[in-house]
Amino acid sequence: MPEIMGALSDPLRIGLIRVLADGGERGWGELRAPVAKSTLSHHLRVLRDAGVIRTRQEGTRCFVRLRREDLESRFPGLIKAVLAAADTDGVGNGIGLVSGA
Amino acid sequence: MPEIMGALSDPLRIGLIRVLADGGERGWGELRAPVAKSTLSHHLRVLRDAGVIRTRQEGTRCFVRLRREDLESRFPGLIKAVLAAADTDGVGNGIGLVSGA
DNA sequence: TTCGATGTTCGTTGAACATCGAACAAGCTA
DNA sequence: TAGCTTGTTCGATGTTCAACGAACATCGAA
Repeated sequence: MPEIMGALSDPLRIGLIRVLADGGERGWGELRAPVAKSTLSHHLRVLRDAGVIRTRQEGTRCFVRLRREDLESRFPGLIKAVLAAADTDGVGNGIGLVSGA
Repeated sequence: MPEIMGALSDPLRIGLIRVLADGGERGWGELRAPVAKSTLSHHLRVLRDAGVIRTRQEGTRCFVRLRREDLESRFPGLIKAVLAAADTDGVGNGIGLVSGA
């Protein structure tokens, strides 16, 4: 459980979670963050290892999804509170999708 | 805000927060953690800098209190979720008070 | 099979952090 | 004043972590 908190203690990862907050599946290449791809891969691994996201392979592509229900059952209310706080503070605003917003 | 999450990502600090969860004021010397006093002092400073606790000096003694209302207004629902999850997982069970659990 | 695209892994680097013991500062107490 | 208690600060040590570029693995397309 400190692992989860650690995963949520980085602005970039918070930004990724915000992008995935709607529960939809996103393509790896769709994600936009101001870091090298190896760094992005690292952060996605941290989130995956902490059980925050799930990745799915399809050919050479990779799709990412927030494990919202699993998180809700293991840490009730946590994700909601974190997302709300992140919205308020604008944490991870630099992270988004290719098409913008 | 990532600062808060970082502060909550250490089992010892989670344990301290659990001890202070009732909102009551506790003496420094009342706190029991399996670390050197310099280490404990360090963790309390991290919590203080993150705005999680407030410390009050009285002569040579120091009293600690959880800033629950402030946290609630800035990060609604967060502390509650964290405390619940910590209780469930038994995070920070090694931290307590002199007189015991 | 050769090429290009997509992510992952590797090796490194610099910063942050947890931990300890020792030294220190401040305030009671004898 | 001298000494004890309480907590902070300092310096050192080892670990973790974010970040990068380069190399690698894998798959689809030409």
